[in-house]
Amino acid sequence: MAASATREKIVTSADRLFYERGFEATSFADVAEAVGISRGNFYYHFKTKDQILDAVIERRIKDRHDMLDTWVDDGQTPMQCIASFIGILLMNNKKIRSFGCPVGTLFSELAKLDHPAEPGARELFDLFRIWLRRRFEDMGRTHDADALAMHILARSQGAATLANAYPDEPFLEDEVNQMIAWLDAVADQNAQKD
Amino acid sequence: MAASATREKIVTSADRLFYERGFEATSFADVAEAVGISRGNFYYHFKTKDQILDAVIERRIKDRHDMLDTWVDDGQTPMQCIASFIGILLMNNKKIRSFGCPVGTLFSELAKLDHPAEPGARELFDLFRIWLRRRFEDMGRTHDADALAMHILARSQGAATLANAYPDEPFLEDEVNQMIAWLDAVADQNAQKD
DNA sequence: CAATAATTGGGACAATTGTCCTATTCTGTC
DNA sequence: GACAGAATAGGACAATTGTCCCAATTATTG
Repeated sequence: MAASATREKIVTSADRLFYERGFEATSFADVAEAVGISRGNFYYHFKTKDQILDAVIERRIKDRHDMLDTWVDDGQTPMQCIASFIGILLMNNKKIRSFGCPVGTLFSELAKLDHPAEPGARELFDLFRIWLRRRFEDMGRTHDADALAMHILARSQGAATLANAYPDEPFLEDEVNQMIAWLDAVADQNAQKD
Repeated sequence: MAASATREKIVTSADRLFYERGFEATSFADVAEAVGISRGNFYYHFKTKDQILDAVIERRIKDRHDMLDTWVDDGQTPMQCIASFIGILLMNNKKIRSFGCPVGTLFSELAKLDHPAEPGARELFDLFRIWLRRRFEDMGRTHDADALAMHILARSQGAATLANAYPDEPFLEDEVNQMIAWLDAVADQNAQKD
């Protein structure tokens, strides 16, 4: 098989395992078994475990970047874009209830491990932060766009964490509704000023 | 030294290490070294690593329980109590910026590991949830006390996670102010109804 | 078809892990 | 001061870890 195809399969499996079990708790052998290749072959594609982590983070950044771009390219209004971001929580609610937020939980783990890839994980946060900031700016909130972006980012993180702790309760849906209501209120503030 | 004293020192060191490095990443040897005892002696007090984790969780529950009780016993109003809870974020802001929330990060890790102590970690959330619910009930919000408790819990978790991701920014303080403002608004809703 | 490069499988390597045992030292009581 | 039990130190144990090598196989090219 072409090396690039095998590499892609490794990254895909590692991405899933790092999310479901955590980076530290996932071994070289675990990923190799999930892909269906030998550990020796594995070494041919990735020399160290940290290299896999880097590739997984890169993949996640690309995936999220593409997703965010889609909404903008689809011609959604800035407010619809932000609502779509909030909607991620519902779209992935099953996984989030089981394993939390892929961005937040990875960052937390790497922060504790003092891992060199921590800045890479923070880039994932930055990606959403900057994109959200831009949407709020387009809504006319040039003065507090970043604060609003951080606020909605924090709310999402908190909702994901508690949804993970209480997966059987309809908490996530409630919190999403509150966030949408908050977004409406922000938009109303704008309307009054105009 | 008395066995109970050594045991306490072990739990204290393990508590700190599990918080700063994570449970999985902290080894038997790490804790023993931090306490200043041999691994053999360690085994005399705790037969398995999971037993240490159980003791750490028990300790955390007791500590938080005592802290919450203090505020109520001090004669604070329900609203002051909730404000004190929010104030934890500022009180521990240095640690939170470095390692996140001790409750949330531990739960996330154990959830990923599918660890038997996961319910114990959830108890920590329950402790805060039930205590907060009670305060909101005392404020007269009998109909939505639990939803309000979950909301403030989620906001705290999100604030801690992002403070961990952006430790050098004054985000945590901003978010705390917003949470206090939210609490004031909830109280105002009550006043209007009365 | 031959030869060269790309890809793979199987296993070796030292280090670390959680667990466990035993010999030794300390502590308190008669 | 002798003795019993509590407490400790040091190391053994198999299993697993990340890392690495090398021979065998596959794919590509002339």
